[in-house]
Amino acid sequence: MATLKDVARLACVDVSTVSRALNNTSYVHPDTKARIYAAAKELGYHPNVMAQALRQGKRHTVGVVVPRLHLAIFSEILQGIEAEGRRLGYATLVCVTEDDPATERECLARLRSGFADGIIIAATGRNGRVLRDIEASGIPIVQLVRKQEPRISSVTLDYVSCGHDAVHFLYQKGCRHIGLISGSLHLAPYKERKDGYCSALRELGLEENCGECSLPVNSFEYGFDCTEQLLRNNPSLDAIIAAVDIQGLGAIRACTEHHIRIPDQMRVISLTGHAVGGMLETSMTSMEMPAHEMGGKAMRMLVELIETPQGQKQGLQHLVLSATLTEREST
Amino acid sequence: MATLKDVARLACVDVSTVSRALNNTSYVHPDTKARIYAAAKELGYHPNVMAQALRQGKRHTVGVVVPRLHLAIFSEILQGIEAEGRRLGYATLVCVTEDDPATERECLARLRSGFADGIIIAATGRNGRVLRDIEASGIPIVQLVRKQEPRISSVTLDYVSCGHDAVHFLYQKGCRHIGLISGSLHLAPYKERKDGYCSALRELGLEENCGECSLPVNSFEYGFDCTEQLLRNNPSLDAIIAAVDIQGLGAIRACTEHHIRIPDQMRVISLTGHAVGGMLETSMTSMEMPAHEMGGKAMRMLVELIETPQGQKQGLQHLVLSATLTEREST
DNA sequence: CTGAAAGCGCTTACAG
DNA sequence: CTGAAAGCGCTTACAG
Repeated sequence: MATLKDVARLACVDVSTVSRALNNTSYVHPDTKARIYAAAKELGYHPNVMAQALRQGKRHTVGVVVPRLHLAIFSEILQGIEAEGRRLGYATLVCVTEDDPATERECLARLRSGFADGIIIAATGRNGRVLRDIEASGIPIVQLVRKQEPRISSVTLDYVSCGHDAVHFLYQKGCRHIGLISGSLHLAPYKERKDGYCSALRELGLEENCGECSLPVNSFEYGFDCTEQLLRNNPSLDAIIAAVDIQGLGAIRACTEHHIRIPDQMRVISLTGHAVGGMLETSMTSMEMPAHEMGGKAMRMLVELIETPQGQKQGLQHLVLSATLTEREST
Repeated sequence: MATLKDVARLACVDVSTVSRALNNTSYVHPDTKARIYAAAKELGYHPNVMAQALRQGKRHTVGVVVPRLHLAIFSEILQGIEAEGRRLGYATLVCVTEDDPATERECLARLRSGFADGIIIAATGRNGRVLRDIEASGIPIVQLVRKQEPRISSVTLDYVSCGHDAVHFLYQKGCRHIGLISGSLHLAPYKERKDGYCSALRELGLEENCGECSLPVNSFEYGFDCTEQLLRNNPSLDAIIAAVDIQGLGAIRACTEHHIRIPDQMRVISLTGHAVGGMLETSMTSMEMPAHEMGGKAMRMLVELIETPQGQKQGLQHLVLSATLTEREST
């Protein structure tokens, strides 16, 4: 790779002049400039971002930490992050934790040591201390989807309303025995969805019926097993709310196997839609999440934090977006 | 952030000694070492990878360029890449091109200028020249899934066999009018699957029936529209081969809407399975792709290329894996 | 308008 | 066993 020095030699000027010409950072005589451009082109010069980064203290890179990508909303969110990052001149480093706190710690350790100017994270909630340390050391963080630390900025969805509105929607459809498939309640989104579900049940005088099991929460099997559990708990069950689409697929499949017709005998809705709902044999009603937008907003928020001079510290920002109820055949 | 200098000052030694102690790169007196470790710990020292990178000419980062992540096999592949990268001490930078050649060029330009030690790419096939330039400049490249350039190493699937074997499998099931939903034939995987399909048809004396339309190829709608087209072309159609799962979902849905029963009246198989096939109301038979493994292998191949000294140039390597037929209800 | 010099934070021959 | 020095490739005050 050609360096600044090579270009300078070929153009018969000092490296500093080359730098100024190429970055348009101060006036350079047109003739000199032309010579420099020609030399740079001839050598196929590309500045070494590593050196620029070291010098300027910015590497124009953000780290993204997510629990998983495959068959999860995070793949769409990541696309939103990356697209916005590219627009703003930032590269996107990705780490997948499988929701393992140790892996998460490992990822954060690497990111903090000069890999990234800032971090977007959907955290397990087990490394709050590390996160606060990193922020204190000057690397801004934005929480995405999961708001586990109240003192770190975040972009989330109004999960309480999702749970709440889903119950009322099903009630209007005539359902009176509404089950919930949720997930680990130490994760904010699951907790909040359940809160919304419970409060709506109280308003309507209905009884709670929650499914839980020990399988990985973001899975087909989790939805499947919980559905069977909900059915055992209450044979007159007439509606199932799944926390995420993939659980919803499991619920639909379980109903099919039990010869329960959807939506006649059972209505199914997912609280985290990511388009797959519309692609099924019996398409699935869901609260659609503006995933791409959320990713973009998180990236914008983070870049703002990165580029704001240290002096004028900003306050926390907690952005809460809303899901959109998209009615399909399953209700 | 504390620097080497800070640690050196606190431990009353030279920075070089600190570096040697922390990296275990040569013998340091135990007492000195202890003092240095204590100092590093007290200051919460983390080495600046940017500086290490500049000094050593390695940033331990690879760039991954993919057309999309959401609802595509690439999200699973990326997880495989990232996991293996983490194991080998490499960070993963991701770029999503949406199969737009200009975006792809932009991503490559950034990656080549010091962002990455190597590149894994599922390319559009439109920037072959740029790819060869990058390789020539010393940044190794591995093609993944799509082998568009014969002179650049690759990890792919045996797409020809996928197409070929699917036809024979369906023939055995009694199908005689087998349609294919494919994609842009300038992309190697689609082209090869079609070649396999056609050769099997010739062997069996069957007639070709291919669907194509102008929608984005990796989509539900593409599968849906092509299915309707195939049905118009040949009303006695009794099997559909979809290039990817998501097209298969479209095909199943189209059949449902036309009151065609699966598998009694129509058998459906996907040539790029990524687990979602098993989660449907009518589960879908598919050629399952070892996506996670392919990602890991590509990362390993790339790291080997990166870490092999310039002197002993290696030959090209084209790794071709096989898919596994997973039979489910749709056939 | 341009050059010479210092320095970002590290590593690594070279001495001693 | 440890220090002093050079240098990775850049940018940016400081002179002139």
